[in-house]
Amino acid sequence: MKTIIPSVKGTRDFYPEDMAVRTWLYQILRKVSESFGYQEYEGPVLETLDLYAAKSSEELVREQSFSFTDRGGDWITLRPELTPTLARMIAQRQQQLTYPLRWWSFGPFWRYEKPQKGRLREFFQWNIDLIGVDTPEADAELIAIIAALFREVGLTPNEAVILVNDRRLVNGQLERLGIPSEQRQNALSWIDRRDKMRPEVWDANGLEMGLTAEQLAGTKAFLENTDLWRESEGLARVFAALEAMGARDYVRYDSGIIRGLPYYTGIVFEAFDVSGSLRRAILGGGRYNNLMAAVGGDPLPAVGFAMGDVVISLILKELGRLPAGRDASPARVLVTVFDAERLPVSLALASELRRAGLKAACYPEPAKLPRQLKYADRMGMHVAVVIGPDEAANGQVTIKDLQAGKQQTIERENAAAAIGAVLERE
RNA sequence: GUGGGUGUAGCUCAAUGGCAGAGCACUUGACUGUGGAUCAAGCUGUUGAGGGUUCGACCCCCUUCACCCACCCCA
Repeated sequence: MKTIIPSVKGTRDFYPEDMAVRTWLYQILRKVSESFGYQEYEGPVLETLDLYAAKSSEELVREQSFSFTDRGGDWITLRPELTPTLARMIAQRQQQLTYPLRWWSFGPFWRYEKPQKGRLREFFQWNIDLIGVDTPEADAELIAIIAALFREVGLTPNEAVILVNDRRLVNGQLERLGIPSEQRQNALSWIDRRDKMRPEVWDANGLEMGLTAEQLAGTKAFLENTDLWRESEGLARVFAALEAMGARDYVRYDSGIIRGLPYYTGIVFEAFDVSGSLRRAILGGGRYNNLMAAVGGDPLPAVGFAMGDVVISLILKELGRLPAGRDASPARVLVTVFDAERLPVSLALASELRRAGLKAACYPEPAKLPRQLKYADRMGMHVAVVIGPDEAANGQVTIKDLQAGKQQTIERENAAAAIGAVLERE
């Protein structure tokens, strides 16, 4: 067996059928983003480690970044997320931009994780952000975009759900229980982990953290109060706006949604698939009003989210919602080559068809006709053209409809029109 | 970083410690100017790698590598 040098762990080779999925997803993301008026942008994939040091979660930078020193001795990182780059780009032109900013992007990111289902080391991510407004209606717009995406890929409210919470609401409750502010960040991540732990272990951790039994009971009480969102004017307005935008059916209040990144300041949300064979967030985001100032700009409110390509693709694949025929040739027409003598005739005809606007491939060498037809069939082409001695002698070509299995011999100058008519019928 | 699972033909997978197999795919032919369907024949192996136990190892033991799954974290 030949030894093939393996790919880098956690990366994917995009064969044509895989690339077709990525491109399909990209086109849907573009359609959804643009339908809400968002502009596409992109940043470098290489950034200084400094950009992430203060703003991202410590673990993300220390444990999960691909970092190296360049030849000049500077620390460089393959970007693990886009938001710090976005913040810098805006800070650099803060006075020149027209607000509110609506920006989106889709590109590759790297995190040094142990690969597993839904999590790779190289992945593509959709980022979309609304910057310069601090209103619940702006928060709702991002959630409505998620709902629009789900509709576009065919995920119903029974299949996908968007869980929403607000850190201000949680912090207010913790404060009400007398939990000091220096303990609240730990408390947030403790609450974030609740659904992953056994109840008694979670209780014990809370007490270890320094909570009193009353504070623990109080925390459990407000977490289990499904109507708590009514005490938050922001969440109430978010839900009202979603109702108005026709996106409310995808959205639920969930007191346990906190999110790991420390820069979130208000609303936070995550989307999951309900069928639940994969218990991983499809996407996550929230409001981060302090980040712009943290990278050296003036304070500027922002809300946004990121969605990786891996989980959504897995879910759509399991549901059979990915596009069909992804390994097909883009060409609809194959011009066959009868023999070496007639190869130039076939090359010329294929060129004519292309100039007439058809996607046409010419078989690249003389071969047995069955082989060439089989190739056209396997590649998902719809029409095969044959020019043999008989046709050539009469200035004709034979065009075969591979779907119907019928063929006709016609004047050569009518070939493009006749092929167009065959393709039109399908 | 921790724990579990799996590595056998191009692919998906079989094989009580006793001759390494099947399906699919591929090649050829039935069909010398016509694909898909059918039939026939044929091709395909360092059983991940290295060592050990044994008369004999795909199978048992040790080491190692790769991949998958879970934890951690997160898109």
